[in-house]
Amino acid sequence: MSKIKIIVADDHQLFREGIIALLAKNDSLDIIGEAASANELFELMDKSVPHVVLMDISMPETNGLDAIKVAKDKYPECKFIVLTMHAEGQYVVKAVRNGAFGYLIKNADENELIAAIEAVALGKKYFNSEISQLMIGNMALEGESHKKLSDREMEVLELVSEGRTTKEIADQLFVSARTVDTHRVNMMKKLSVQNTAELIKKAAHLKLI
Amino acid sequence: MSKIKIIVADDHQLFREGIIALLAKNDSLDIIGEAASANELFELMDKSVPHVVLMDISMPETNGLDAIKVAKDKYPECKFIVLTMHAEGQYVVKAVRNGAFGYLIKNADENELIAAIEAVALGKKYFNSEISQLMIGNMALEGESHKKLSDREMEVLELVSEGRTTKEIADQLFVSARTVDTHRVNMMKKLSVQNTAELIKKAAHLKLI
DNA sequence: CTAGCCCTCCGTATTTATACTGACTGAAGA
DNA sequence: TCTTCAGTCAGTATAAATACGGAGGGCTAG
Repeated sequence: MSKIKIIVADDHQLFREGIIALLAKNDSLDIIGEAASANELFELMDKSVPHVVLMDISMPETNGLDAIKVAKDKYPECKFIVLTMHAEGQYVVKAVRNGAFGYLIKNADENELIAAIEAVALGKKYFNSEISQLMIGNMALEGESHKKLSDREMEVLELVSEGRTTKEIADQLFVSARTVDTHRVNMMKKLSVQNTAELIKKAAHLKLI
Repeated sequence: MSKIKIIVADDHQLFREGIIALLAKNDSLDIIGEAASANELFELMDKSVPHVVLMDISMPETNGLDAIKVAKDKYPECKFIVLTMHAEGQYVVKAVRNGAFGYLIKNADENELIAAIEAVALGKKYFNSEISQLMIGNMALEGESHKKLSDREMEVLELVSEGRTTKEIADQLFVSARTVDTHRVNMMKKLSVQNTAELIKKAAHLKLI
């Protein structure tokens, strides 16, 4: 079998260089490029489509998970492995939904990384049991989870979190205070909380603000 | 000059292995060990004191910055370079205060890493201009920054953020509602915010809750 | 021992938030 | 077309938060 062509996408140069130095020791792997952002990755893929992309989640501009979704549409034959330090169920779930073939935490070891690359290159999925557990845990939560907030609600949420009163927000958004009230109440229902304080806390933890 | 002895402390095995593969190419550097936690680092240092330690901030148990402080006391001649993805002023400031000789973001390149190691091994400090700027920005903030919250205030804050009302909190803490009120108001003053919503937001961002 | 902080508590008045119920429009999608 | 949903608005009533401006006891570090 020919070499597995790989692109490493991560905004941390030292990590990219480290991974490349690590994989360079293996003759069956061929690193054809590296990217510090989703856009750089897209440019590289336009020139030459790799077999496998190692993708970080946290990157400037477009994040890794969204980038997978976009790239999957264009190059369905290319496989993505998420390689991140985020061991959180929500990310795993989103990665799978967006079409990732593998998910590795950065504290995996070299052997596991290579095993994952080889498995994924053959069209198999690679999720070790730790990751699978995270996903299961998160799926269970989803049942009782919140709905998404609308754009307008996010706007109101933002202002509420900045300490504005209902009236101030109403004036600023050119709507009645009742409307702002309704938005706030609807958000509380969606996130299953009792009052504004808890709403802000939950929103902060969900990184909405 | 003899080889510079280095220990890499980072809880992400892949990152450690990557860095080691990268530095192994350089003959003047000698990686004498790797650690996945502060305790592992301490054990290694007890056996053989390196010239330079590359240290991540986020590690299980003791974090990297605290670990530097502890290790500095025991081995004053050993130099620490913080190597992290956190480009935040508060971390830089704390690193400096705890005695770090260098601070690098993980998106530095190989040359900068080696330059930093060599500089630090000679007893020089290595903080590039980007990092220095972060530190300056943070120091400026400190002047106008918040005071710390008392234990009791933290307790109240916790309950407020869980959606409890003043009266509920008062009952739970066996004090009057006025007292709870006062605590809340005092916290708002300390954090310079206008109301509870903003208080919760700020507290969440400061990772108090 | 004094200054400063923490924790506690009080009154009054005003402003806000919350609960409950309900309804209209327009846009997007099944 | 019919449904769904976001966004808008309403009334009434109660609960809660916020703005004022004090005050005393306890503990600690300079």
